[in-house]
Amino acid sequence: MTATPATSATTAPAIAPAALHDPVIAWFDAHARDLPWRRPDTGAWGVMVSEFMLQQTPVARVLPVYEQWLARWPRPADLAAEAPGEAVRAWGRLGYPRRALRLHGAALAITERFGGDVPREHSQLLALPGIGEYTAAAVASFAYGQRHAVLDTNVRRVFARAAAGIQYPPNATTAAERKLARALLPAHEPTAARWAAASMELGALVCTSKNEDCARCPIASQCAWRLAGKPAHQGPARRGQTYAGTDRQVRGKLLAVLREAVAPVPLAVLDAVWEEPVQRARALDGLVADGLVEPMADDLYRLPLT
DNA sequence: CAGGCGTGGCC
DNA sequence: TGGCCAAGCCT
Repeated sequence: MTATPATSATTAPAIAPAALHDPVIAWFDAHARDLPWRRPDTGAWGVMVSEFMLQQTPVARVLPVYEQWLARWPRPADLAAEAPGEAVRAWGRLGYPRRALRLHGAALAITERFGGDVPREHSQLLALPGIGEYTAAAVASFAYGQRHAVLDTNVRRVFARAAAGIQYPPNATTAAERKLARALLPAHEPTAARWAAASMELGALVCTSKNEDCARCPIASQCAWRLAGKPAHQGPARRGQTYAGTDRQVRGKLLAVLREAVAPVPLAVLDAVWEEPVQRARALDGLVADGLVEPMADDLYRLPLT
């Protein structure tokens, strides 16, 4: 099954799963990064915090914030006892600050509904704010050693190439990808958990989006995409991200001021971050609507106390 | 379900 | 230089 079209992902895997597991896991044993959330003394809370921070954010930027976060809030109940605005402030410049709010909300729910312990069930994790299909599987697998298909952008890219023979996965996760991921999952629970971490790391370090390093890939000899001559991406253009001049940029500037402030900020100070008044007002309203900013009397604003 | 949502480093 | 990219989630 070389030079396979994208639809081939719906069929049985081209490769015997077992022929993939051993080399990828062996490669992981030799080359896995020593990341703090992978250390044996890391509890489920640490894993969960790392997963929130790593959503759309590179490891290098997460590391220092992660360490400070866990030192300050070593258990979910510690974070739950804080004002949500403190989570937003401690989030710093990681980006997508709604994640901080959702992590705080998740800590609150864990404290109230699960006695302060991160739940083990995928369905219970999925019900927490900020946790979707990927993060629920990741926490269940990495923190609790369970057998779940962990489909992040790295794994999806590895599977697209190795099994489907295409350069990039579809824009949105498809049923075919889930089916393939389940078919490739080792039956043995601890092996499945190891495989999840290993296949993700392979995508992060070797089978990267650009400049993939097939010479260091443990399954290069089996990779459908490489065997097909690495054909260029055919399908619809991949979703890009605009930023300059968008509301997002304005929101970022407004929130940066509020994060640094130790006292409520006058509207006049916020007005200074962006020239255009209509967009500026829309951005501020959006932050308030999202619960990231709390309006007070006398045109004063602050990070949310509740 | 396509689009909104931050930030900074890299080639 | 600037578009692309980085362990997604939510509506």
